[in-house]
Amino acid sequence: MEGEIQEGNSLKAHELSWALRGVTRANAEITRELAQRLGLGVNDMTAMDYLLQDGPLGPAELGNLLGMRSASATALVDRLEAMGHVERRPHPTDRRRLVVEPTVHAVEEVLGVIRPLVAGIDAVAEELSPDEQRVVLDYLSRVSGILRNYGAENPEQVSS
Amino acid sequence: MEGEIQEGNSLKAHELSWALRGVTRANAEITRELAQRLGLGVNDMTAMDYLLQDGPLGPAELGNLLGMRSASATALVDRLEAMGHVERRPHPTDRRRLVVEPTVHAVEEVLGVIRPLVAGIDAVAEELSPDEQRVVLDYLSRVSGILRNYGAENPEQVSS
DNA sequence: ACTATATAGTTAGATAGCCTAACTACTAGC
DNA sequence: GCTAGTAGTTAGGCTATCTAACTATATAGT
Repeated sequence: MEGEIQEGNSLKAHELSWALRGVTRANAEITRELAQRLGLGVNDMTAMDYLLQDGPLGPAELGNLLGMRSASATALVDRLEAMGHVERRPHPTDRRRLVVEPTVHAVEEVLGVIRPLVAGIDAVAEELSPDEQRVVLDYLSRVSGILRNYGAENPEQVSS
Repeated sequence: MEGEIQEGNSLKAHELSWALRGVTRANAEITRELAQRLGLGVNDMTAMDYLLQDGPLGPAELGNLLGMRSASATALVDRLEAMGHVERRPHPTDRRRLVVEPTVHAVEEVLGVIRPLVAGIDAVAEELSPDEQRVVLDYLSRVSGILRNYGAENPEQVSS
């Protein structure tokens, strides 16, 4: 079946996909753990992360990122607001919209917890040579592309 | 602040961490999508994935991987069993335990959906030269290590 | 061998988070 | 100005998780 020449590569390739799996898995675990540590649900934690990393968003926008309905996003923002983690502010131009902004306190608290992680991951990247960085970046971009395209290319396909 | 020599590297390093973030994010999205496509909840979908990739597990073991209590794992296996996706079988040596095994039908159905993704990701890895594979594998392993160590190194730390 | 403790799994009841449906307020296109 | 679409909210229902309590089996201490 497998040619001898390919075998070395294929084994390593599979090993590599397995390692990627390990990363996504560890990421899910650490997200649960951080959420618990901050007294939040996983989605609430992820929402805070999005707000911190991707700038201010509206409730529905946030819910969309998390794959939930706008009603659930309202409830999510309610929870975060009740805990003092975010504030609802009016959108500068569109009077329908709101902007959900993390409070200073929340930024400190959440960043304080995830900073060591981010720093550690950045450090790994910085230890690489520019060429190596290019290789890894290319790999990650391609993988992202595949994951993102799959949803678009195989739409619904409900069954029969 | 940043030295000119560092700057090129650092920018790319940050870009790289960002790309990694993109992968984990896309992974979460695709998991939601695949779960919905198979008529499962996200955790139920993930459980099926674990069962397929990591061999047969007991309910509590499965629940542990998913970060839930054994009672919830019982309910999860109940759901999967009711849908005909898994079967409870007695553990060969320990009479307390069960082994949750995916049914043939479920293996086909789930693998049928995730196979293109796995193939695509494997293909990306296979396009790399052995040296490049080594670089990426090393990167992913280090990142995994950081994520996994964080939970162990910063245990609980409830507050004050 | 006997007892005590720990582990795997289940049940019952409570809670939290998400859903759908319906609604208000606002924007944008014709 | 009317019409259709979008952002956000409320109300009510449902589902997945939780905690607590329990059974059955395994393991460790004496």
